[in-house]
Amino acid sequence: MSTRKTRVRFAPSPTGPLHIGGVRTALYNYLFAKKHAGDFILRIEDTDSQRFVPGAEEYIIEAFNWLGIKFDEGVHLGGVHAPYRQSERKDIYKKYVDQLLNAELAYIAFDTPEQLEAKRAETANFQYDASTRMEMTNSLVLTKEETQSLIDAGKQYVVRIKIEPNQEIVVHDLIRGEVRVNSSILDDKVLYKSADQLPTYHLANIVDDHLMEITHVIRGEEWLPSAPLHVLLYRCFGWQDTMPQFAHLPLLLKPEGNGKLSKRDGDRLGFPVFPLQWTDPKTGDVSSGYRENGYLPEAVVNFLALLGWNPGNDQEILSLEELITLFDLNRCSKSGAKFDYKKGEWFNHQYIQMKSDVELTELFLDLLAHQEPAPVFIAYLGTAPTFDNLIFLEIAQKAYEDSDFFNKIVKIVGLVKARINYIHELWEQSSFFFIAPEVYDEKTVAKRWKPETPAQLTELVEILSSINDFSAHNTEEIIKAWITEKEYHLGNIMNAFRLALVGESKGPHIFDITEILGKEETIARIEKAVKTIDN
RNA sequence: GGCCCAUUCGUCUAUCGGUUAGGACGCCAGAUUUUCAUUCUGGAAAGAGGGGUUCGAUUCCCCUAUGGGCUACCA
Repeated sequence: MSTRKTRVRFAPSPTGPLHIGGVRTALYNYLFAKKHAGDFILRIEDTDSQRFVPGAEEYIIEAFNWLGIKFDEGVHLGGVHAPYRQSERKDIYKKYVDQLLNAELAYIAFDTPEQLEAKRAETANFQYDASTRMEMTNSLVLTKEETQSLIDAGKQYVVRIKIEPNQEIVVHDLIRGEVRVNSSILDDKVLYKSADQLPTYHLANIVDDHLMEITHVIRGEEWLPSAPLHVLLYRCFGWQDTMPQFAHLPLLLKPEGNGKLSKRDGDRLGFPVFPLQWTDPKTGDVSSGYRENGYLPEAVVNFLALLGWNPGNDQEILSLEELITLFDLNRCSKSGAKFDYKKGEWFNHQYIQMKSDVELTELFLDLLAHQEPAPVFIAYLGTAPTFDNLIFLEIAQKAYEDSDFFNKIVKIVGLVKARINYIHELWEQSSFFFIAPEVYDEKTVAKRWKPETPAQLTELVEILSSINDFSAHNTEEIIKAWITEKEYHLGNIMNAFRLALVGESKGPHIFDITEILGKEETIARIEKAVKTIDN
């Protein structure tokens, strides 16, 4: 057993976009697998035909692609244990269901959902188990012939596990230690439904994990209550020797209030709960994603890794490679973690600062090109676009290929990146480079626009006109010398100057701005401000 | 209701019987700065409660409280 190659799996069901909690579970599986030089498998658990959502599987694959989490086998990659989609493994499950039936470890039950519902309504705490199954309609109370004739007549049935009461079941959990339960509290769970000829999660899960030689099952805490059932199932099949080890991860909780982080929370609280943006195929509702919201995948991974695990020291910025070498299930916490998106923001800021200006520029243009109203076109064309999206993309391509334009953006990105948390904020911080201010921040005007300001700025224009080398360094030297000579108030001049160029009291070093703007534009903006601002 | 899991600053967490209970986010203050940020420095801020065990408990055990999860022919 100890010689087996480590193999773990992430097994989402395609019922919608991948939740950020699911991403964390997958990440931990991935880190664990790579740490132990093992395999990481993507299996799709689509045994609930009712809840299947088209596009969900593709979404999941794209999300991991973006995050840089790679699988070794799976629906999209194939592998020796294919197929990896449970709906395509019907025959396999049927065989094992029959095995259980023949061994009398399971039985056929004909009770309809309606009948069960009625039973639950009339009996408090009703449970289909050893104490009640003889009162129900199943192959345990019916004769073999009666059972067969019902099946032959086309009556729908389910196969239930026959749980032996009063047995102690011990689940060895790598994070929580030993969890003991008495089998009497378990119910005879449905393993298989004749209606769609598919197994339920429990059966499919055990069969697949066994067949796919999974060594460790790392999943969310919501599965802890059914872990004893799973242990029992391994026993029923006689697979206890190769039963995977379990590790139940604490849940991700809402940032405020109580409860599990849910799909609803994200956009309500102002942060995404999905890696990628998702449009519901039925309702058309759009849920935001980390990627579209300007997050870097490395930041998301790092942030998520630390929600429920820590390396044992004070290091917080960890690359995927570092996470792999440091990861250890023993260092996972046992209690749920509230989702603190403010910290996620900080991580993103850190990772943005680590990116090169060129890399950021590429991400920036990419993001802007896909945004409405596509600020990149305003930036490139100097005017708001009136075309449709198709033409937008063409122009985006041109913008990329125009090296002068591209290099200008690189320079600007370098100047403003320190003050952003998200990629899209690059535009908010730099739009004034492309669009001259139309209005001037009132507070700054009140504070910095003195009676003598217009005259001083007019004088400034004269000096600027005479400068040939408009580089930041040279311009700064000349302007500062002028201010010193005239004994003007440095703060007032500079802030009024900034107001004229930016429109408000923000932005990079002022002479870096003038260098990029160029002489002509700089002067034009000062003249415009002098004309417009009247205090 | 039943069963299971958990409980250290507001949040994420360190501590594996003896610490001034450490770090990070956020917050506050200060420094740097011609602005906004960044950056740097400092500060406030925690062992749910009650019993044990022990020379000594945040740490081990029990009870209570609180929080969370599960309780489907969903995963």
